[in-house]
Amino acid sequence: MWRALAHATRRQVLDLLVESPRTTGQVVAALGLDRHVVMAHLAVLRDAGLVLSERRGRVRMNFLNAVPIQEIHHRWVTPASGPWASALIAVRDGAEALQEGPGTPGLVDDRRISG
Amino acid sequence: MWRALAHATRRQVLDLLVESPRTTGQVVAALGLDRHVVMAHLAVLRDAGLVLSERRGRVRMNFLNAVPIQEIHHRWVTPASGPWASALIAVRDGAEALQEGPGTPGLVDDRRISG
DNA sequence: TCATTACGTAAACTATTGACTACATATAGT
DNA sequence: ACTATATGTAGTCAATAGTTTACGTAATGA
Repeated sequence: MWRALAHATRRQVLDLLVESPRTTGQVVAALGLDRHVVMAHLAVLRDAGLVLSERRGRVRMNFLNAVPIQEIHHRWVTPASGPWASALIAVRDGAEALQEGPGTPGLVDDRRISG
Repeated sequence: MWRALAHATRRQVLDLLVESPRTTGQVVAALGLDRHVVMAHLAVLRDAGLVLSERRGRVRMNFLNAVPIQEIHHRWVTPASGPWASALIAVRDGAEALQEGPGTPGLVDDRRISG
């Protein structure tokens, strides 16, 4: 799934499909890319479980499957407590440097980075 | 950044760093992988802005930077409204099939998939 | 300053991806 | 049955990514 999300074109496809299901041809038209390229990306998305598709007559309708996205939730959001939760909350509160903690350098102090 | 998250080892590194900052050597020891492999992954994470690091004497301390992760949040988690929000809420409510909507097939009806 | 420890750089090699080309199949409508 | 439309499959190729190997640099402490 992460691999599937690693390509900008595939994220674009997801953005199209989250709006409404589309046939492969419609996705091709919307992106203005070669049909085979789009088909390959759709295949990756299907393998990742992010897209469900179904042949209907001579077209194939592609649906978004948001379920796998929940994994992102459960990794970073749901754990109401846990390291990720605090790290993300720290960011939200503009306290990115929190993690360095006491005894950890601020930014410039003495001489930190050798060179 | 997406590319950086696409590799399981790099996600493992992030899981280590979210817990606490570590030196490169500590990450290597924790993962039990070749030092160069870990260094390469750390370089990718640094380029993606997910890890900040700083040389201290003869070690290099690596810190998690959760800021970029917020991008994912703002795209899929936070969006109080918008297509992604409804898709994800549909999932939460166990209504994954919602999207197919009326006029769209259930699962088996007449004959959908030719073969 | 010398040995040890810890990180850095570069080259070589392999595997995986992504894009392109050519050919093939299946359905809708006439 | 025939044609146009829409999708499917296979093969090639360049680019990228990941790993391994070899050599190099810098700091700690005796």
